[in-house]
This record gives sequence, structure tokens and C-alpha cells, in this order.
Amino acid sequence: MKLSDFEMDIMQLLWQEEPCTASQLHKVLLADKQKDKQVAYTTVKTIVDRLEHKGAIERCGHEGRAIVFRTIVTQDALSEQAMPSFMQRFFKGNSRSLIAHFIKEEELNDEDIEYLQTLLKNKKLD
Amino acid sequence: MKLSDFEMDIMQLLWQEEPCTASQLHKVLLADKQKDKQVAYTTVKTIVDRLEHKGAIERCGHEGRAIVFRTIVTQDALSEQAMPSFMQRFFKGNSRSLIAHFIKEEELNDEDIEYLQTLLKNKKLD
DNA sequence: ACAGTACAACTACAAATGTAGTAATAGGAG
DNA sequence: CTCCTATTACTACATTTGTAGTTGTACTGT
Repeated sequence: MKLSDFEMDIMQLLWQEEPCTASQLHKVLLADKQKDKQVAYTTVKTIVDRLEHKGAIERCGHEGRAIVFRTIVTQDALSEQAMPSFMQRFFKGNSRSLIAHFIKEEELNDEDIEYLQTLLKNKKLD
Repeated sequence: MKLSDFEMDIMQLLWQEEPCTASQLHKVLLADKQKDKQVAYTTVKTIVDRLEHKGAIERCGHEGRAIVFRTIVTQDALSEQAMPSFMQRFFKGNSRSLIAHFIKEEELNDEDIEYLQTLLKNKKLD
């Protein structure tokens, strides 16, 4: 299943808010100050329709007249597909560079670092 | 600058092979057995044209009649832009989960692991 | 010198994407 | 019960993307 950027954004919201209606998603989108985007309700509804059509989400009830949706595919299922192409694109399958990039660039507190160190240690023991 | 998937693929090749011509890129693409894709030369050329138009690459000479191209934007410059939206989409800005995911899922040899451990250690000292 | 080829430049076009308007109406407020 | 409004379902449309054909011509091998 291939989803567009905007479709992924809506999925992201759904994974957090589900089950919920199109207008709830619209409200969350507008409230999300990170994005300056101001999209119309109908725009969100169109994306929701497309996600339903693609089989990424489904109806699971009503709330008044509004349709309540929930996700069908999991975040993992989609990320599994997105990862490789992404990695290949930027790092040509060089996982080490990829991970190194994130370690260097991202905010990590001491606890995060210790957790990741443990992961690496375990990986080594395999 | 926003590049499509295919455009990114070509950029990837260019970063590796530059400076080079459109037909060289085409040959590399075809040779890349990873992809089963069989695209026409003109298709590649179209993408190259678009990349030039978008200012991602530029002409830097000729080789016979063929135009030699090189990249203008760096891999980092583009990944910086692509990363956050990607991460937000899948991990909602949780860098730790993101890195953990890669550490768990990707192939890493002992040397890779040691390198990453060093990176983490240095990060901690900041 | 000529022909054949590879390449550039341009055009084409269907599908996907972002974005939103319109028409009809079910539900809720009074 | 009636009217208003929130929603749906449908339609619309410009742009972007993937994909490639056509036409003209600059090289290249003989």
C-alpha cells in the first residue's frame, strides 16, 4: 500500500486519536500549531475517503450523523515498507551512516543514550 | 526543494557517480539488479531535466555531444529536510524509537556497532 | 564524406495528489 | 415539527509525477 504525504499525516493523526471522525481529524490538524497549513474540512474528508478506498482505514460506527473511522493497517506495517526505500534513497543501504546521522543530529538525553548503548551491546552478542 | 521519489533515486545515483551524463545514469539504473524497473532512456532524461530545472543539479561540461551533470545540493541538505517529516510521520519526533528501530532491524557488523557506540559515548559527554 | 546512432529538446499523457466547492440531507435545537 | 447546520458523497481542477514518444542533429566509424 502506498500512501501520499498528506495521507500519511492523516494516518498519523488517526493512529493517535482513533477511533474518530473526519471533523475531529480536521480540528486536530488545525490545532496543530506546528503546521501553518490551513486546510478545509472537505480536503480532510477527501483524504479520509481515499484512505478508506485504499483500505487503510474503515468505518466503525457513527457519532450522530458523522462516521467514525479506525485504522486497519498498523504503523509498523507501513513503516516497514517506507523504511527501505527511504534508507536506500539517502544512504544506499548503509545502515551505519543512517544511524550515525540520527545519533549526531537528534536530541537524546542520557537515558536515551544508555538505552541505545544497551541495544547495541545486545546486537553485538547475537 | 521538494523532490519526488524517482528524482531522489536519480540524485542518489548522481551523488555516487557524478559528474556524469544522463545515459550513464540510465545504464547504472538498468544495471542495478536490485530494481526490476526497466525505464527508457528518455524517462531518465526527463527526470534529469526536471532536476536541472529545480536547481538540484547543473551542467558542468560535455562529453562528445552528451551533457555532463553534477549535483548542486548536498545529500545532507536534502536529508535534513526529508528527515523531520519522515520521523514525525512514523515516530512523532521520538528520535530514540527511531534509532532503536534501525539498530534492531538493520544489518550491522561488529565494527559498525563499535563505531556507533563511540558516537553515543561522545554524545553523552556533550 | 556519409550514414547511422546516440543524444538533446520538446511534447504528450494518464494517474496520483493537494485542494476545495456543491448538493443533498440526517440530526439536533428550539 | 421545522429549520439550521454539520456532514456526507460527489465532482472539479490545477499540479506533480512517472513514463515515454518524436524530431532534429552533432558525433563517429568506416
